[in-house]
Amino acid sequence: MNTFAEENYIKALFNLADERGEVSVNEISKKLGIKMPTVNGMMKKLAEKKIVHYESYKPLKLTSKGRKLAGLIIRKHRLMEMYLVEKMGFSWDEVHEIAEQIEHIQSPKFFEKIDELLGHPKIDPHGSPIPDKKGAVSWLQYDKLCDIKQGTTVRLNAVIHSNLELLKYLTSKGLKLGIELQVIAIEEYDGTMTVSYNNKPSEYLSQKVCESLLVSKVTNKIIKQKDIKT
Amino acid sequence: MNTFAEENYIKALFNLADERGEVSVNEISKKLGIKMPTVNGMMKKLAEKKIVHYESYKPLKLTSKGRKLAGLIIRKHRLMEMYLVEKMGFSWDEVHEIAEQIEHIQSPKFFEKIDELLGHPKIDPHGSPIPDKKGAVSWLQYDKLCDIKQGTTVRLNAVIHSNLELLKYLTSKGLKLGIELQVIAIEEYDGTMTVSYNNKPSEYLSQKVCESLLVSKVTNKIIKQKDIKT
DNA sequence: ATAAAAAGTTAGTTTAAACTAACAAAATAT
DNA sequence: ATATTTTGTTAGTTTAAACTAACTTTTTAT
Repeated sequence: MNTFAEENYIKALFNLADERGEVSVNEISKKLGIKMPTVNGMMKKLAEKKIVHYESYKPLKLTSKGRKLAGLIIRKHRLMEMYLVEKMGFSWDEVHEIAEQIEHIQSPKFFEKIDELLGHPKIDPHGSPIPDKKGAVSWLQYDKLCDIKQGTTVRLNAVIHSNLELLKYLTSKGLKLGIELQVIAIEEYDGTMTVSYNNKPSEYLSQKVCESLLVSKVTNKIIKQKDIKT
Repeated sequence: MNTFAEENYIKALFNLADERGEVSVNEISKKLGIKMPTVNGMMKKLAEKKIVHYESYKPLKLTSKGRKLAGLIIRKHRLMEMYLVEKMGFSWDEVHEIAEQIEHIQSPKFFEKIDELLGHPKIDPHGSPIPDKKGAVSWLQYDKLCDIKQGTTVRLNAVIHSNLELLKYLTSKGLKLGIELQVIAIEEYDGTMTVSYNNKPSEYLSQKVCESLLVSKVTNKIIKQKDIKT
């Protein structure tokens, strides 16, 4: 079994991984608020346990064992977030802190029950995929709102990180998952987008916000008469 | 804030307290499976924090601050047990281990929500009182079944400790809280009781079991015709 | 191409919480 | 009343996980 500390490093390794799955000591240090030499020591320990590939001065990478462990921790986190929202009535900006603690609970029974009560959900309240029972994550290929062309209509599917302030801001703007947005204009200078949703004429979203929103293009399925079964 | 380790000592101090509220170093050592010198050191630390009264070679005793802290931890434990049974469908013999971990979660919001969803319960699934929001416990004065006289009818109100094996045994015997038992006979030699419940003619309960069951005498309220409001 | 900055590493220290060995006090039994 | 056993304490060790200071390697900028 791994300690809470170890689990937190494993999760950070997973969450900070780039396309190649690589992370630097420095990034982990900043993310966890732990000094670099401490991180370095822990990486050597996790390398001993065959959880990370470690070579001096090279980027860090989880082994397949490490990725699985990370997936299982994140599964517990996201299932719990979903449970807190769906069954207990918490809002999406309140659940991260609680799930951050409950993800370390050792009780397969408990999380299986949650999964069952929720009907085996595939995504959490922020639109992130819930890893399966083996720790495997099925990545969803969404686009960032900031990469969408003017004139397009998209559906908001997920937020890229569940930062408390971002979630509060989105809520205050009436933005939640599932909503449809039309990109009316994009300011070239700073990337601010003018969008329309909820029948509101126009709202402004800064580039910072647009980079955090994951969307998919809405195919305007025009239902033809002949396709409607009677 | 106190660490997990500290919280476990505080809880043990509370649970092992005799009528005077006193506990020995040895008892804590046995209960927690931690060697006496370690316990001794922790007691000095908790004394520094004004959580226990400590004097060399004297019994240990929680301060009022300590009792309050213990009450608040036990509140979290018992609320969680109740939630697991009432809202998640766990049985009374599965919840202790899970609650043992969740009692350390730091999130007033989370436990307030549980309390609310349960409708502010006063007892947990084993009949133990749930301390109030200030950590105060209202003790219920029940009798041990082993102290009941032959011929008496009692109601099973609580089990004295939520030991896994005991709970499984009781379940297998069809015994649960609220049930009424008639004490048919008491074997003088070993204290075995012959009891009747659930319309079963007679069941035997060992002294060991009878010492763990908390009951109250059933006042046979014979409802007279004149008392029934129409 | 070299100097400066950033990132990574090593060595040694600190704190919490466990341990063992050895000793002291209190309780129990003869 | 004294010897033995049990309980409590002290001193010193270990491990996990943090830290600082100092040094090395790699990256970036001039």
